[in-house]
Amino acid sequence: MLQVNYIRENKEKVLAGLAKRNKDFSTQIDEVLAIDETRRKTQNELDSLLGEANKLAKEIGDLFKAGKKDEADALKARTAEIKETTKQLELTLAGHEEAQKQLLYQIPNVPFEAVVQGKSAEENVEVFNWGTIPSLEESKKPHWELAAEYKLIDFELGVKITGAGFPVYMGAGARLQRALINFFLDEAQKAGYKEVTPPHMVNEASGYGTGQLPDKEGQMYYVKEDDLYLIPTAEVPLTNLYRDVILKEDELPVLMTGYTPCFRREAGSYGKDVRGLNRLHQFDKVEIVQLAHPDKSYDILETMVEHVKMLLQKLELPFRIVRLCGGDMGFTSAMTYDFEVYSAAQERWLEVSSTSNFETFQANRLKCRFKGQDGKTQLVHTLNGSALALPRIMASLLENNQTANGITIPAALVPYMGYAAIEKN
RNA sequence: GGAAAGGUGGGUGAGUGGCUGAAACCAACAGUUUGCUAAACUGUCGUACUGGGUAACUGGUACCGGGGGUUCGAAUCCCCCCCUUUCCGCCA
Repeated sequence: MLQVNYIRENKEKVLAGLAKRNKDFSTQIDEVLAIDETRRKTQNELDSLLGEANKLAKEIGDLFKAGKKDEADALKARTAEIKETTKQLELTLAGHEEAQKQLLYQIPNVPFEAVVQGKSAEENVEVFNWGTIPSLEESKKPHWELAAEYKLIDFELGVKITGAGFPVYMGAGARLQRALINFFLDEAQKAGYKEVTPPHMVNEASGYGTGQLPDKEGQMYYVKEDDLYLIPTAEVPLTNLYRDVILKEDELPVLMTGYTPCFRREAGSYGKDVRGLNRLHQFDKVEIVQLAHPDKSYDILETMVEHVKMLLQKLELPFRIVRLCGGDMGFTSAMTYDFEVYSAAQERWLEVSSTSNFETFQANRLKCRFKGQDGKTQLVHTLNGSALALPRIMASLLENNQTANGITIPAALVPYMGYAAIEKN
């Protein structure tokens, strides 16, 4: 959520930035500023009346003690009058505050200066690419066929016990999952991220803290009986660890990593995009999260990008990095890099990581702040990235590394797997 | 699921109607002292909204789990809700 004060003082800058999302927000901005003005006016009125009432209450108390009941009673008339008015004002003020909040919820983050204007994914900017796309034989197979052939993943069994989008990993498939998780966590730890194993369900306040609520209400699994949400990403519990926290400046940056399953309803997505491991309701992911000083957050974003780069290079997967254009960026992000690996049998790029700087957008809802040397508190910048999401990594590993004799395991994973190739059994 | 106790500032914890935005202690920060460390001493030390001021700073309002009520006046009294802890039951 943007800060009203910031909008008030930087209206032109905000509007220019939002325009990169290829949508006009001038109406919303004007409405917010208008309501902000009346809100402040109402507050001033209310505050001065309450101040008067406080003063009167003291006087009445003193008069009672002095035994001057008549004079005290005379003053009471005025307090009764004030009370009537303040009651009304309190209601209107609450109304204004609520209206303002609702409006702010509808305004996305302001894109960073490096972000280009654009409508959709076509206008994203490729900033890096690495590796060579393997030329496979004519007999190349997509990962869902390989998964069946090598008995790595059973999609039908998943349907039987749960439903579509809930695959069952078995044997070497299960082992490969565990190997990837451990590899990613170990690398994150080496890079200085503190490992956290959080709950896989969160309460409503946490959903609001990172912005899943109210924007993406229908995308999370919800357990009605206990009023809890299954996490769509470790970002939610990890970042919320610091909800309502005021850090000391020298505690920044905070680096956290966590492995969790992720649950997404993915309401409304069908077609070839959802085939095999491409889109699931439950998948595993290792996430990296940082809370940063505002002056350093973009440097930190680059280090996170480097980290993810390194992971993909160690896995020997061809990939590219794109900087999302305004129109393709998530609601809460100020700048996002997407990582896409090439899946050689499907012959398409698959998104495996999204690494973003949210600046103060999340921190404002989270109320995550730090106290600077000057004693003033200000909002931190929050950042996070997938490092990495497993299913599409698995898909491209299987597809790209298929040979007539089996599936080759990249050197970095061999210590975790215990062998260099998955063979048919 | 049943029963009991309790929710106060970073922590412990006092506070049963006005002198309490809140004692005391601890922690933290700054300073004095010191060869260094420690100790001691002095001072500072909640958050949000809002007004004035370039700023340093300063005025006002709100907040003692959340919401409502009583009262001129509520952390303190009343009602509802939420949460936590402990015991019992069940169970990995």
